[in-house]
Amino acid sequence: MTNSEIAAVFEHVADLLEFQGANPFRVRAYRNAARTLHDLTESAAEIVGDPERSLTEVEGIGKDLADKVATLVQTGTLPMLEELRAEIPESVMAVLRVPGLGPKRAAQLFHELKVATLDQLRAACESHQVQELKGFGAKSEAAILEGLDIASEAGRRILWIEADQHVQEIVAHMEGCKAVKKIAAAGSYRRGRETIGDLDFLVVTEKVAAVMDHLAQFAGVASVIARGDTKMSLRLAAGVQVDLRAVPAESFGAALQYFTGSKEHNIVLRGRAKSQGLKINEYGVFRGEKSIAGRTEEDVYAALHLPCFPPELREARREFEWADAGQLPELVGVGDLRGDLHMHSTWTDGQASIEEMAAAAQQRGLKYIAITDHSKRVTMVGGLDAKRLRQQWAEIDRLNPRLHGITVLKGIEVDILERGGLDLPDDVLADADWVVASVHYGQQQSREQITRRAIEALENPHVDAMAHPTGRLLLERKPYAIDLEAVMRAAATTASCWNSTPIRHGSIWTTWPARPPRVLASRSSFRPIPIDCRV
DNA sequence: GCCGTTTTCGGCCCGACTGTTTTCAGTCG
Repeated sequence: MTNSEIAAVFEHVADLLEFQGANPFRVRAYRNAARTLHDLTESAAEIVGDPERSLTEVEGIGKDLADKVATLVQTGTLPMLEELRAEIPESVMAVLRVPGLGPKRAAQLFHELKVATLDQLRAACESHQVQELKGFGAKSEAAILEGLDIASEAGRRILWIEADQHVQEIVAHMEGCKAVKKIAAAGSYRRGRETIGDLDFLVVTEKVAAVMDHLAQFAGVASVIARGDTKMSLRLAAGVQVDLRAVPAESFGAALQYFTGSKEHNIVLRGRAKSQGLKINEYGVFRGEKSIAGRTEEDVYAALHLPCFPPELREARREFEWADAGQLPELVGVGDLRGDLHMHSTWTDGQASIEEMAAAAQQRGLKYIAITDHSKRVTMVGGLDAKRLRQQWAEIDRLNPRLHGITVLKGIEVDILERGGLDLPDDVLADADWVVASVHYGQQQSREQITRRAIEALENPHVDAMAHPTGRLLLERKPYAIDLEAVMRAAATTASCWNSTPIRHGSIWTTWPARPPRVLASRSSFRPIPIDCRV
């Protein structure tokens, strides 16, 4: 059983326990363990099988959870989970996803009205049974009905690049409001997560009402969810929730820290503050009643004797451990890129010759590029067969001696065929410097079928990377965790495919986004930032 | 359920907002 599978079981247990109204700290223990196991670089099953070792050496896993992991590894099931499942129907979990319904109220609906599905919930609201319950009222009932309509949209995560478009538009709109002294986007967007759940904005203003009025007038707004003295939540027509928080200038740094998160990072931070006799909230760091920091993030972290973590590291994984050791990793930025490993030329659907590509890449500071035109299966752009590919490589061999300071690698974006297998024979691929495999056809197949094709392709020793159907790369199965150069290569590949929308830079056709993410990887993690699969 | 200890229990982050209350619980981030 893999770490991810064990983590999924613990997450499920946590959901069910929460619904049962279990001790919230017990629920958190399961969620923490799930996250820890998911991120663990070693196999939990192997640790269980090693008589010299114990899973309790992993932070957040005590005797009880270690035993449960052992049970899962040995039997494939967990009696506790089965018992919980027997008590609570699976469909109840969907009720928890309705905005405004948490475990307590969902459990109340289940026990008092036998609401176990979204359809039953709707019926109970429409027959006005819900407003009769203690703690509920007419407004709650109406809110649930509204929540049911957006239950499928709410909770959906969007890609960073989509979030970025909303952020740019909203910031531009808000900058048109005179009352806004300062505005910043926080949350998982600022942390550079691959996917974003909602958008968080902070503003410094002396006229909160005017700022909220202005935001409500943003063209993309569908509805206002809540509006108080300092906080406003609304939903865009695109389905994304936007939270706005107004803070005084002297609290801006504390608020930025707080709303950048992650939640888990903040929990650790608050615990540390507490152990130092301090209190930290979105208004500042306090010793007793006295504020000792808050205007900038640097001040806030410094007050806790911590470095100002780059937002990308604030996930409560290992950043505190690194900071304590004085070894906070340097992050790999776009300026660190030394190569681009996914490029097309006029040999297929590119818009510039190989020589032009090399010159432009060099101008941008790159040391190497790989030309990876399509293979023959992509007939509509004149994909290359073995003969033409070798002709292209001969051209590259003639070009390289004339270049100074940049190397052109001989590559190919080889197609993964509908029936499985690759579009070019192994002996051809063996002569390439860099092979990217891609699925272009047969995308109507089931996810399992496509995954099987992809995995089979990755098992081909000549394949170096894989482009996802959406243009993104799957890198996990490759041994990139070896050296910095490999990370650079992986990061370069990731960046060049960050956005599937081709953008022209001068005469050069590349897949670079207009605004590449600021950070691509952590130098010390020796891995590209994880691909987030929750979309 | 984990963890650390002035070490086997007691604490585990903190505040805003809403709706239903009449002082607060639930939800959310």
